Amino acid sequence: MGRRPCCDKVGLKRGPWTIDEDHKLINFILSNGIHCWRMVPKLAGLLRCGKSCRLRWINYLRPDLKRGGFTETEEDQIIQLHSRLGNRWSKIAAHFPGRTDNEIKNHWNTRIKKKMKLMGLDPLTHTPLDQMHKEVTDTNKKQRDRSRPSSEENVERTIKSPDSSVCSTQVVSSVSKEQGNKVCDLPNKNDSGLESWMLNQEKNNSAASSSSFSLEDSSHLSMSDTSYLQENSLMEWVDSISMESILQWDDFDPLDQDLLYFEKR
DNA sequence: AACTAGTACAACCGCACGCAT
DNA sequence: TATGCGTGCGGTTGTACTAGT
Repeated sequence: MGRRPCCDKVGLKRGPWTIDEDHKLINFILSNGIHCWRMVPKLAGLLRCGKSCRLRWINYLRPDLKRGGFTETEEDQIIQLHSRLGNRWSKIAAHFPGRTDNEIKNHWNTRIKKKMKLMGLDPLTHTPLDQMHKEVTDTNKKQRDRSRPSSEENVERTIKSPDSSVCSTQVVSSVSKEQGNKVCDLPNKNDSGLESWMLNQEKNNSAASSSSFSLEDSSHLSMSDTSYLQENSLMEWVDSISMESILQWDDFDPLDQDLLYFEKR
């Protein structure tokens, strides 16, 4: 039996997120937490599917994210973990507080793979490439290999634990998550910590090479212009927040599947 | 300056999983 | 047990950016 798609894509926005959308999503989650991703866009007034909101939050907006490049030590750790876990990026990411599976996966595909090849190692099996070549040319072994599970398949069989390390759905209640020497505090919705946190996020984000701007927002501006503009618009936005204007989960009747943010208002 | 190729990473897609009914 | 739903995960794609020519 076919499944209903996760969201009705008709009329939903796709592609890069705008600052305004980020504002809405952060604002909503910091105020209400997350109980049901599917309803988040509706309640937050976003024309996105819940899946897209979840991804945006987890990979980019989460307050405990650690931005910036990977250190040598981190890369070595990733390589070690990959040799044990295979492409289980979420499991690998669980060892790096503040890093996302997507970030690690991207880094692996763009940098570490090449690094390993340069080191003469096969990124898939972590064995020396010349040894790999011997194995391939050895027809007898080739036949044995066919009936033997790969290292990743082995992992598939041996590692089957429930993943409890993924992003908590009770965001508001989470506090001060320490990541190495850096502490990210999720601000209380009623104090000015939100402002400092947002600014901190912006500083962190500016260390990363790309921004969250959509082309229509910033195509006419230089990077320094956009950073300045983004920071200031964020401050203005934070100043203008009226908590009373935010729809709460309590206002949402889960039985009313057709509820729309704007309809309710 | 213009073009091209390579790189980095945000975002999307489809499937799997766990849970509730 | 079968089914539906929400979410998580991993693979892949799209595109902005950068370096080289």
